[in-house]
Amino acid sequence: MKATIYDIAREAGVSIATVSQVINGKGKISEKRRAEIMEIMERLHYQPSAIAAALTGKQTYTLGLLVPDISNPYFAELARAVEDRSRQLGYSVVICSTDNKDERVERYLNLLQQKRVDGMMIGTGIDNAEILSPLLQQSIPVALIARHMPSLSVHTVAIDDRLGGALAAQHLLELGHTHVAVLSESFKVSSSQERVRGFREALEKAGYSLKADQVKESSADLGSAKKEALVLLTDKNRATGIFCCNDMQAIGALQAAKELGLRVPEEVSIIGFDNTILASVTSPPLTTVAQPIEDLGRRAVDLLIDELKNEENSPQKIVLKPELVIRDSTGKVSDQS
Amino acid sequence: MKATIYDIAREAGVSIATVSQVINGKGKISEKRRAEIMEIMERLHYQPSAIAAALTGKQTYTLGLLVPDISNPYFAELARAVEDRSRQLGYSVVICSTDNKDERVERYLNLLQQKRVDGMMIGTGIDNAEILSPLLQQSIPVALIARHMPSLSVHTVAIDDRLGGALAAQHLLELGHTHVAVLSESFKVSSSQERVRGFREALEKAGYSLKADQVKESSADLGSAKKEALVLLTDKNRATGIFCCNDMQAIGALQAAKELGLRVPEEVSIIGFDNTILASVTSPPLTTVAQPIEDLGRRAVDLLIDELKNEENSPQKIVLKPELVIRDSTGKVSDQS
DNA sequence: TTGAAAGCGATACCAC
DNA sequence: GTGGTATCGCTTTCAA
Repeated sequence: MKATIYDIAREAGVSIATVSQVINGKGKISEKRRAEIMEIMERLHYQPSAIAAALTGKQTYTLGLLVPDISNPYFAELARAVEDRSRQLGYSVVICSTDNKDERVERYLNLLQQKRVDGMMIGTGIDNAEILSPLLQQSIPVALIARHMPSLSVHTVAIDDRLGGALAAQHLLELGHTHVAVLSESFKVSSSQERVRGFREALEKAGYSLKADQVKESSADLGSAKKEALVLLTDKNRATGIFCCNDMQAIGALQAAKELGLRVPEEVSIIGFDNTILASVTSPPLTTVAQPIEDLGRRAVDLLIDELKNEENSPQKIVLKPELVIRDSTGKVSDQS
Repeated sequence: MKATIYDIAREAGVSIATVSQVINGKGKISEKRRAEIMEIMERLHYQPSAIAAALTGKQTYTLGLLVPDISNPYFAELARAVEDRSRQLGYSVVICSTDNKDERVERYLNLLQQKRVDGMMIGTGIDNAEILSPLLQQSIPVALIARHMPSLSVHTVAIDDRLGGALAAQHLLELGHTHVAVLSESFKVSSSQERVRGFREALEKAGYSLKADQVKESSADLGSAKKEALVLLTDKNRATGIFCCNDMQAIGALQAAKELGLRVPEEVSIIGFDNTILASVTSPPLTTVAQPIEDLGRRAVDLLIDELKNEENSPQKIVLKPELVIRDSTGKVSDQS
C-alpha cells in the first residue's frame, strides 16, 4: 500500500542507499540516476517516513508547546507566533493545554518525551519545578516563555514586567491620576507581582503611594475581575485610574464601570496588559501595555533550534520590552474628582 | 544516555521480549518479574520510544488539525475542544495555521503524512479539493470540520448554517425588525452563503425580503467589516437590524454604529455568529448565533478514532444545530423608525 | 558512484 | 512464562 524506500529502489534498480542519498541530497549521484529516481518517487507518491528517519538518529522536527489554555487569546496569539517560526524552520508543533495543573504538565511532558520531540517550550505555570528535571537529564532543550524558574538551568524568554507596570503608572500620572488602584491576577503569579511592583515603584518615585486596600486580587475569569472592580469603584473615595494585570481583567473593570454608570475614560481610566485582540474590540478600545508576543514566540523557537544545532548549552535569558499602546480607555483626570 | 528497552532487559536479566510485554501489559508474566521490571524502568526513568513502536506498526497517537489561523478566537476555541478530546483518548495534536493558502495546506499535509499522523482534521478552506486525495489513497482518516467538500468521500462534522441564519432572522422579526441588512464574509465561503440563505428564506417566509443592496460582503478583518457597516448604516433609509456572519464582523458593525452615534440596540440591533469569547466582552455584549464548538471538535476526533478502531470506512456526515444566544445588542425596533 | 550491511528501539510470532 | 529473532523504513559507514 504505502511506498517505501525499498519500492523506490527496486523500481529504479538501485540500492536503498542510493535512494536515501537523493532524498537527502547528499553524496555523489549521477544526474541521470538522480533525475530518474526523483521521477519514480514522484510517480509513486513516495513520502519518506520521518518516523524511521528519526529512529536512525535524525531529529523528529517536532516541538512541544505547553500553555495553560490555547483558547485564551493571549496564548492563542503566542501559539501562532511559535508555529510560524517553527514552520519557517521546518518544525511542527504539538500544543498542549494544561489548565495550570502540574499533573497535566507531567503527563504531557512524558508523552512528548516518548514521542521524542526535539525541544519543549513552557508557557504554563508549574508549581513544582522538579517535574522539568527529567527533560534536562535527557538534555532535551527547554525554553520558558514569560515564566521564571530560577532554580532551573533553562533558556528563558520573558518580558520586563516591572517596566510594564511602570509604563502604566507613568501614563496614568501623566494624565493627572494620582489616586489609582490595581486589579491583579493571583499574587502567586510572579509576572503579576512584578507588574504591580513596577507600578507601585513608579508611583512612589513620583511621590504618590498605592494603598493596600487599592490592590485587589482576582482569579482569571471575567466575572471575578468584574466583581473586584465593582468593589474598587463603589468606594466612596474611588480611584480615578485602574491598572489591570491583563486585558480580560480590564474588560471586567470596563463592565463594572458601565454597570455603575461611570463613563470611561471621563470618570475613570482603565488600563490593561497584554494587548491581545480583546483590547481592540472593547468599547472604548483599551489602552494597554503591549507584550511583544510575536517576538516572544519567535525567540523561544530560535533558542531551541540554536541549541539543537550547536549543541552548545549555556542557558540564555532574554528579556523583551513591553510598550504602551494608547487607545481610548484612558484620559485626563476630570476636574470633578 | 537515554535508556532503551535493552538497558532495562539487561538490568533485569531478562529478554527484551519480556520487557515489551510488561510495557504493554500483554502476555503472561509472573507478578514477581513484572514488579521487578517496573521498578527498574522507574529507576532508570525509562520512557519507551513511541517512534520505534510506531515503526513496528503501532499508531503514532498523533492527530493533525488544520485551521486558517490559530490566533483567531473561533479556531482557538475549536482547537481546545479537539485537544481535550484527543488527550482523553491518548492522542496529541499538531496544529497548523494555513492562512487559507492551498500551498500551505499542501506542505502541511505532506509533512504530517511523513510523520505518520493517525488522522487529520481539516477546519481550513481548500480551493482545490484534489490536494486531499493523497490522504485518502493512503487511507488516512480525514474529518472536515465546518467545511464541505461534496466531491470527497470523507467524514464531516458541520453545523446547520442555514438554520443559524434562520434563527437570526426569526429573532429580528420577533423584535419587530422588518427592514434588515446582512454583513457577510466572502461569498465564496459556503458557510456564509448558507447563513445568508437561511436568513433570507426565513425573512421571505414571513413576507419580507432582503434587498440586494442590503447585503454587503467584507473580508475577515475588523476594519473592512466596519467600513461596510458604515455604508449600510449611513443609508438614508437604513435597516434597523443587521445580521453579521461572524462575531468579528458584528464588532465592526458595533463600532460603525458607535461612530455614527447610533445607540445599540435602541436604534439599531446587531446580531453576530459563532459565540466566541469576543461576543461576551463587547459593549453591549453581542446577541449571536452560537456554534456548538465543543461538540464540533469532540465529534471530529471521535469520528477519526472510530475509523481507526473499526477500520470501517463509511464516511459520516454529522450536522449539529446552532442556538441563539440573546445578549444586549438586539432589542425591539424603536417607534421612531 | 553505488551497494552491502549494521544498526536505531520497539513488537510479535513461535519455540522451548 | 520466557526468550530468540525477524521486521518496520531509513541513515550511515565502509568497500568495491
